Amino acid sequence: MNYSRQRELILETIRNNVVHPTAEYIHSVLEKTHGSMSIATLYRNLNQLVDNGIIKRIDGLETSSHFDHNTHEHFHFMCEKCKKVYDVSSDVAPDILARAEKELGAEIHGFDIVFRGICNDCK
Amino acid sequence: MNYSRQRELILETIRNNVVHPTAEYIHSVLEKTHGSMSIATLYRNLNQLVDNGIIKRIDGLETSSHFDHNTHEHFHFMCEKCKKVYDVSSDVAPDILARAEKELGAEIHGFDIVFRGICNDCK
DNA sequence: CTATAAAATGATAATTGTTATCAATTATGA
DNA sequence: TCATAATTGATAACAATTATCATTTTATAG
Repeated sequence: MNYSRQRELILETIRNNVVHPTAEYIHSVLEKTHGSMSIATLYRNLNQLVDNGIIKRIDGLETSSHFDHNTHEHFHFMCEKCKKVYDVSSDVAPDILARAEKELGAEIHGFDIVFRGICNDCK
Repeated sequence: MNYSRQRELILETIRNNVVHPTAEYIHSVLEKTHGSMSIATLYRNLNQLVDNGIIKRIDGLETSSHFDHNTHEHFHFMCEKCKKVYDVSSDVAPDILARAEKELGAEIHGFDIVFRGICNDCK
């Protein structure tokens, strides 16, 4: 990666924000402080920063929503190769809801855990 | 909710699929077995089924990706009211990666936990 | 049974978040 | 300083999803 002023600004904006900003939010912050940046440049640099492990993208199952008829507590694993989604029993993280509520002091309504990797079949 | 044949078909498709289908996938399955259904009807019914707790939507932080400069293991909480994203320490789920790998027999490259609810400030 | 009101449908336009294209500009290092 | 690779901005394209609205279905009170 060569140096670029724009990338520096983007990284700085992410580092200076306690919240975990969206591309949209970063764009609006930069607009106010340093004038407008091309939206393409922004997305391009975010992807590069993620690819180089400098920042992390937080998200679940890629672009589109997946649906599950099993509404009981359990988690998911998506194979990066075949894109299949497997169930993971809630035993892998016992008491997780209570622990998180205690730490945050928040009222938790729900949560999802999504693991990503290579499934048994694809290995 | 009144009865509707279309909704019945959608629910049946989700229940008969081991994978956790996307809207796109459900649409293509129904196309083959029962002829085409309007894409609007499909999305409308999926939302209704989720709202009534009959199925669950699996996803992370809503529509757009959020970015995080902290690349160490930790989780997230999003307040449904103010939309702020808070960090949650990885202590709430110790050994979760090893446990999940053991259960699945898979090679896990990463995972996200996203809690949703009302934060301390908004309560 | 009807009549009627509420709910649901399908076609399609619109929206949103993101990526691709491509010509012009900038960074790097021999 | 010149050549090459990387980066930019403007804009078109795309994919997933939602909104609009006229038509059709469903539920139900009389």
